[in-house]
Amino acid sequence: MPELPEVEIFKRHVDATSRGRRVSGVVVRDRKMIGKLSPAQLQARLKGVRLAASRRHGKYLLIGLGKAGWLALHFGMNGALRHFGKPGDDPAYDRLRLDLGAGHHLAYVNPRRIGRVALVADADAFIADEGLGPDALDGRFRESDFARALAAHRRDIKSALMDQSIIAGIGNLYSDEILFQARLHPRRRADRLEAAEVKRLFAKMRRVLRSAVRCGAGSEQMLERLPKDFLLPERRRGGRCPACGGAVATLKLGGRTAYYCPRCQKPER
DNA sequence: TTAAGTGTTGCTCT
DNA sequence: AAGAGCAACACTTA
Repeated sequence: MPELPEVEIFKRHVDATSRGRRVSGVVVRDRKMIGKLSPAQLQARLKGVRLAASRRHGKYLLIGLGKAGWLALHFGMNGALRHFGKPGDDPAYDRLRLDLGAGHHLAYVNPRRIGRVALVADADAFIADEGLGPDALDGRFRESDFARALAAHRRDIKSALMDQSIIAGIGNLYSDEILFQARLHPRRRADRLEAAEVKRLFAKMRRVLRSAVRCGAGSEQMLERLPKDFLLPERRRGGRCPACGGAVATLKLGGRTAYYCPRCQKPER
């Protein structure tokens, strides 16, 4: 689930429920998620610290802790962040819990335990160290940057869109939607797109990601709320293209399944 | 029961 | 050297 739109929703959730609060307790329920840090170390460094800021870069959420640095969260395949009131309302698969004072708890949930929580000194340095490209929704990321980045890769466009070092934030689901909206076949080569196609792709990338955030990415209701021309609700076996009514097809790319409409998204001649 | 799945990393091969 | 392909990670659900 967590691609850029879902992580953006987590960020807003933190802002609405937890930002400004101080950490009164830290419960590590799964050491695996905190890497080299020991639970005692994490506890010592977080206790008493204020959740002062939040940032998102691609699929990472960064929570600013003032002088204590930043908490960097990655959600893997199906992680999430949930605020709750009573300690007893602890969600299932809660791997790390921050107690934030009377009636406020923030849980990092991750059923499959793919993902991680790290404590880092500087957010920008972390982003650079991870080798992340520009965030897909960052206003400073221009179409000309996008065009230059794609031209540098002799690779299929779907893999390029999902490569976090080229653009940060897009995964399997949203890359399918973006390519569908841009009417581009997932196997088109990134460096062979025409200028008009790159322009279209850039605009659709923004529209798709913004729409997903607006419709409450990750929620049950998102599929019903999405614009009617979106492929996402039909992204399944037996799905029908919202544009032409034809059968949705799949192909394998780098071990992932791409869903697309073979009629609306033609391969390169 | 088997397989597939929203992500990333690391390895091999070309 | 870039890029493709695959396994591994861990666990749930169809």
